[in-house]
Order: sequence, then C-alpha cells, then structure tokens
Amino acid sequence: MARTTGSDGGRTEAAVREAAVSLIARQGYEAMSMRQLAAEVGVQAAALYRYFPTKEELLFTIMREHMEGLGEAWQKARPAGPDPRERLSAYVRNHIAFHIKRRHATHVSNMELRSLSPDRLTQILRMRTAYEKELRAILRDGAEAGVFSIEDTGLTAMALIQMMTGVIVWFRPGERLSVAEVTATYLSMTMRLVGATTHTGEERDVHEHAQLRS
Amino acid sequence: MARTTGSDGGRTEAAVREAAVSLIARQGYEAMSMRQLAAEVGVQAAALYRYFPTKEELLFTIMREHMEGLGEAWQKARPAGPDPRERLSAYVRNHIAFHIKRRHATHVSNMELRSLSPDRLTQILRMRTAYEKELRAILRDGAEAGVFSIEDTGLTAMALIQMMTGVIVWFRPGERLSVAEVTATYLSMTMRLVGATTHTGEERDVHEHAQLRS
DNA sequence: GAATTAATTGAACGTTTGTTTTATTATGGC
DNA sequence: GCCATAATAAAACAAACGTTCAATTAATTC
Repeated sequence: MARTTGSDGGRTEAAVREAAVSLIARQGYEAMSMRQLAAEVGVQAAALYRYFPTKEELLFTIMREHMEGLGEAWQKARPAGPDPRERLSAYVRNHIAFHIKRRHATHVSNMELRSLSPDRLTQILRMRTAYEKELRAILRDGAEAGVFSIEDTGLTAMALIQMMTGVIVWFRPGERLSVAEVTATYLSMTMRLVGATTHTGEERDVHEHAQLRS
Repeated sequence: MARTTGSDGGRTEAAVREAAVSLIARQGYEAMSMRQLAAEVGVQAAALYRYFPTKEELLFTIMREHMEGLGEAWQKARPAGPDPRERLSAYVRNHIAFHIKRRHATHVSNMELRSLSPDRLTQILRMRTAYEKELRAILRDGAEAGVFSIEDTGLTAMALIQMMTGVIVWFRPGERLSVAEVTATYLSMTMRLVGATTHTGEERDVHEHAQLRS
C-alpha cells in the first residue's frame, strides 16, 4: 500500500532503465506497456512516474545516453596520429565493440526514432550525424592522401556504417564466431571496400588474407 | 449508413494495402490504428474487416507479398551463365533496384517482424533465408573458382545485404544521386569487398574507378 | 422489376492504454 | 523517538484500442 522495505530510488531507476531497454528492444516501444515494464521491475506502474515524467521521456533518455556513450567511447578510442588507415581501423573496432556490447540499446536507438517528438528526434539525429561525420572525415583525409580509393565519401560512409551496425542483427555471443574473429573479418572487408593501400607496400592493392573459413 | 455508390471491393482492398504499407512504414505497426488506416482509405474501420480478418493478418499479407516479389524479381534477373562476377553483379543490381522501388514495404518487412506470431514469423524468415542463400552460393562459387577472395562466406553475405538494404534508410529519389549512380558505386564497393578479379586481367586486384565525387 | 449478393455504415463491446491523485509506509537526520 | 521526506501502492480517469453486430443501401442477376 505504500513504501516497501528496502526500497531505494537509485536502484529502482537503474532497474527501470535496464528493463525498459530490454523490453523495448524485444517488443518495440509502442508494444511495451508501462504496466508490463513495472511488473518486470517488480513495482506498480505509478512508481515509474517518480523517475520519468512520461513514457516518451523514458525512451528519449535511453537513446540520448546511448548516443552520448557512443561518442565518448570514440573520443577515448580515437588515435592521436594522423594516419587514415589507423584512424579507420580504430573507428571500425570501436563501432563494432560498442554495438555488440550494447546490442539492445542500439536496437532501440535505431528502430524507435519515429516514436520521438520532432524536437527530440532532432536532438538524437544531431548526435548521430556528429558521430558519422568523424567517419566521413577519415575517409576524406585518406582519399586526399592517396591511401584510400573512394568514389563518394558520403555514400561510402553510409555503406560502412550500415554494414558494421548490421552485426547486431545476426551476431549472438557464444555462437560460431567470437567478437575478435568478427571484428577482424569486418576490418579486412572495410579496408578492401575503401581500397586501402597496404601499410608496407607502395602499390595500391587489396589486403590479402588467408582463407580461414568457406 | 450502408453501401456507398461506386464502391468496389477490389479497389478498396488495394487501397487498404497501399495505405497500410505507407502508414506502417512511417509510424510503425503498433502505432497505426485501424481507425486511422480506415480514415486514410476514406472508409469506416469496420469495412477493413471485410478484407483482412485481423490487423496482424494484414501485416502478414503485406510482408509475404513483398518477400514473394523479391524472390520473383531475382528469378527473372538471374543470369543464365555461371560466371560468379556476373551473377553477383546481377544480384546487387536487382537488390538495390527492388528495395529502392519498394522502400516502404521493405521497411515494414524488416522492422515489424516482431509483431508477427511465431509461425507467421517462421514463414517470412524462411523466405528471407532462401533469398540470402542465393547470395551465399554465388560467393562460395566465386571463392572456389578463385575469382573472389573471401574470408567467411556467411559473414560476407550478411555484410553485403546489410550494406545494400541500408540504401533505403538514406536514399531519397531526386536528391543528390540518381539510382543509377548509387547502383554503380555500390557495385564497385561490392566487387572490392569480395576481392573480385577484374574481368580481363589475370592478376588479383581491385576494380579501379575514376574519382567522381569527394 | 424482384431477388440476391456485395459493400459499407454506425453503434457498441470489453480491454487496455498512459497518466494522475490520494493515501500510506519506510527511511535518514536530529 | 520524532519529523520531514522519499518511495511506493491502490484506485481511478478518460481516451483509445481491435473487433463484432445488425442494419442499410448499391450493384448484379435473372
């Protein structure tokens, strides 16, 4: 009927966040009811409104923090040097690692954009654009330096991001491939796709790799 | 209060289908109400149930016909010859053309799978798997023939499909690039990604293209 | 032109939705 | 041990949901 023994605002809010990410990722934002979310947390629906004023605000919070996390992860992973190949390599590694680790939140951030109000949508898209801009800059620098061979920077950036983010659709930890194997293969596919020169040689050629699997 | 002048079952059903594809693509299946759909068609909600017994059956019909259409389009576009490069090229061309032409239906088929009942989901996934299997076969044949250089066939197939299907996320007809330009660029990115040998030469090398845009 | 069938309306059904309000209890500081 | 406040329950709200039903009219058949 009222406050329960051992209740703690901080813990409850964290539990709500986690449960919401999982539920929205699996069923979709519209399909998840506040009562269902509350039940998952082990609380009454009304209690949720102590932490999030509306359902949409909850969705927005999840998305904003995911995008912020992605940006911060890249800031930490970004190499100091100017070599476009190293920078691209770091970008791919970071992107795949982050998206596999935060699979559910990524799903939410990519699939539920249409449930945001226009101004909140704009905020999230702005963050996404800033992140993608980093990749375009790397591709442009590499093309100008002659280490990449790229027809259209914007189009290549989109293709790479779709390809890398797509990992979360089929990748399941503990199945056929490890994160390291997937990352290695995606890295070599990326380097070929942008026509990267090898580090040592002078001629433009593809990265050659042993045929590991068929 | 009853049948309206000029009403025709065939026309109404088609109108419902089209309006549903557009509405679901823009707002999502759960967010679209039957009343809203009916209003878009210019009819009362009850009239919809003459053509589709439930909301989910409507969704399933849209998805099934989209997947059937994709399969049929590929059967028509598939080349007779055995050359893996030609077959891959045809696959890419067909995939991009079909997905750009049926952008909304593709969106629905990719995003609303979780709203299907388990057995309907299985049916759709079976169709999708069959279509993707064709790509894997091309890649495997190419790798065995030595015209492609591929680390992992399954992983490469998924990467390519994610990359190509991603076109519908950002492509808008009449903007910077034409369908032909986009297709050409994606074709060359694909050929590099699989390490395709050039048609004429003997050496393994990347397709070289003039730098059209930055 | 009567009989039949096809197409649709309008009203209603019971549920469920997001959210608000009010009351009640546990906790932490003094 | 009291007091303020943080955390929750329980009940209620109006609105919207998918769907059903009976009535009604247009088109078709003969």
